[in-house]
Amino acid sequence: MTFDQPAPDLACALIGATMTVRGCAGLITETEAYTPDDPASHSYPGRTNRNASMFGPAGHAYVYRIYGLHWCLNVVGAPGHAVLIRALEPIAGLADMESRRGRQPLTQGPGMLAQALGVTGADDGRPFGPPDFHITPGAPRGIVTGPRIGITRATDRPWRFGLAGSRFLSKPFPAASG
DNA sequence: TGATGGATCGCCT
DNA sequence: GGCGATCCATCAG
Repeated sequence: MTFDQPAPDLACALIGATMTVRGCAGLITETEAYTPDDPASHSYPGRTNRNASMFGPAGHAYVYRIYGLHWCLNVVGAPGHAVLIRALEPIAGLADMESRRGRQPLTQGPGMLAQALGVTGADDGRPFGPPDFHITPGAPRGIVTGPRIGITRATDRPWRFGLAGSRFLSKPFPAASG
């Protein structure tokens, strides 16, 4: 998998890939793209201490805290580009995920999946690579697109990507296209 | 030095 | 369908 590419391209490529984190694995079903010239992106104001990982090597993790209580996991692409992992279809380590989450659903939302996988700020900047923290490409899949969720800027950019027909999405897509 | 917003989730009605 | 929880990097002065 080539990580060093613009976020929208990487976000598309990650749909259908398998993510493994310390024994827990899932099929990536939903992503969002964030670029340096995107007002909704953390990299938009330039490099800071908080978003340093977004400007680091491709194929590393960018993990940040949102609303003071949830963690969100991103995959870094080209410098200043990142892809938010929003949902997974659980494949392995279900018992671990359930014990960490304590409720259903397990991985249908960025905060949920970070909790289920045990991802925290301690994983910020960690490189993806086998065996404990890695991503393996999947077969090409049908992809749907739509506007991103929960942002207040640049809401017109159709940079939310989903696995067509998947039941494991944080929210339905407005229309099946793309 | 102090105020504020945010790529969310879970509980309430 | 609506709102409270909870923290720190950023921005203004």
